[in-house]
Amino acid sequence: MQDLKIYNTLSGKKEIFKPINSQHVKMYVCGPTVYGEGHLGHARPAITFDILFRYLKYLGYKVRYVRNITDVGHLLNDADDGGDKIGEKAKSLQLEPMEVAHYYTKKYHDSMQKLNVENPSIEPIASGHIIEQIEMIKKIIDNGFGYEVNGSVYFDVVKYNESNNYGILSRRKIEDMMDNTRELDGQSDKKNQVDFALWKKASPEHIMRWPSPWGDGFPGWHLECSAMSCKYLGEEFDIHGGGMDLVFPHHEAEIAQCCAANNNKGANYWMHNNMITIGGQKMGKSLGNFITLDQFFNGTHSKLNQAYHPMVIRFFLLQAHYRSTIDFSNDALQAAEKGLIRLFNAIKVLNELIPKKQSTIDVSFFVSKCDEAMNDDLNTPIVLSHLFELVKIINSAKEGSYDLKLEDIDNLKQMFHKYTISIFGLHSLNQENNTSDLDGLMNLILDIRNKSKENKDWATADKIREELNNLSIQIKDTKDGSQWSYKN
RNA sequence: GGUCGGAUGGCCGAGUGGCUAGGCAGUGGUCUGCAAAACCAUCUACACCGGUUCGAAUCCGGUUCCGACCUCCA
Repeated sequence: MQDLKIYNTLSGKKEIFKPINSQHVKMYVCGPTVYGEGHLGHARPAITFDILFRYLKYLGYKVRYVRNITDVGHLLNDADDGGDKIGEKAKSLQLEPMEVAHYYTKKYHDSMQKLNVENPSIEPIASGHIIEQIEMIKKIIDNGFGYEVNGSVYFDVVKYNESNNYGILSRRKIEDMMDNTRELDGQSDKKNQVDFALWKKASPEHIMRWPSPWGDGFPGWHLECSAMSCKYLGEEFDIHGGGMDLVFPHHEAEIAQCCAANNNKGANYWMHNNMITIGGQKMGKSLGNFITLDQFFNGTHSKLNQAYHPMVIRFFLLQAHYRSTIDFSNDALQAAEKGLIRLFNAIKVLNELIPKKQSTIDVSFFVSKCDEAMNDDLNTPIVLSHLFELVKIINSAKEGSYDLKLEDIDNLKQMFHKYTISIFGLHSLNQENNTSDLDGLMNLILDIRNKSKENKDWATADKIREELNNLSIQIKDTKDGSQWSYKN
């Protein structure tokens, strides 16, 4: 077995993955802020790290995967009058903030289930860990890296940087940041503009608030992940993941908080998925290309020509490497849909293949190529390209231009199952369960149609085929007789 | 403005010095009552300008364009 290599943002290089404990992997991924509909930006990290979660388990590790839900309303901007997203939404809908959070958490879970994203081992909620966050702030203050001003607590980045490296992850220099940060209305309590809030005093109209040693307020933007990863994974753990947009300031701040509180940087490997674009543009509400996951699944958005099955979204994401940007368009998704159908058709063909005495192709070559690609920083598009080469071989074997012996067919079955089902978490667009009743029915229909064909009653034969087609059942007339399958 | 990343054929997307990634679409063929599927063949590439090299999509320099972050963000 080759080593798994993953790209570590901390070092800027691919590194051989070695967990702290040789049997167990501890992994934390930043989850959604639940104040709005789930969108593609939520799907990508969820799927990227779902693949990693599944693969690590496949490799035999016990994995504790923690992915948080952020339901604490953080400020919209740095000014003191700011509302927060969840609070604002709650006000506008006249709901309790917790109702808003709960509603969108449920929707997020529904979408994740449709995308066949496995549940993490623990899904901690930020508002349920206020105590842990307060305790962490106390430690940071005790260690001299936090200061209180007017009921708020800030992280002293400049002081921290004297003994640590603020910028270790994002490769920023504190001097540049000091130069670049513009003055914000002069009202700030911060010693330096680069400082960030650990605890924020709640203004009277701020709904989400908790008591603390510094008065009523709410925790800072970056603290929850540090507090919760520390609680469930310990002061040092293996992998921390999230979107690239989180590298700075969120993850940089997390490292600083962990070092300041525990004198330990937290995660050893930092992994970041790249962003998505829609039609070449950044997805954004102002650009009119903000498409929710539900809209993709239902096809209810003016930019979409059709509905896209969650598996198509998942498959499409896997056709690009997680560290590349990926562009969504109708053309690209339709291509992915066809590719996915082709892949699963080949698996069906494989299951029906008649073994030959000898193989005329070296199957093990492809097996090792796939493993190699997967171990090379989860290069899923390369794995898929090898699988598609095998799709051609499998189809050819059916036509007789290649031979496959029993052992190789079994190897292929195992390999396709391993990658498509176990690791990639894909399934066929129409789950063909419980088809035994239908089989009898379909055999009857095909029998009638074949009679028509024998009588050269093409009109009836075509009508049956067409009507079934409308029901998403496809007839294929082959040399060996007529076959049926779900169209998708 | 600062920091970082990217630009590959009709579309998506791998690849990082010489050897066709792959998917979808197109074209021709095989098969078929017709169709679909499948198979075979085939077409369209490496943003631009220089440089290094026997050889550059790949390395170096410059240019243009795009994006991310710097402010909540996946």
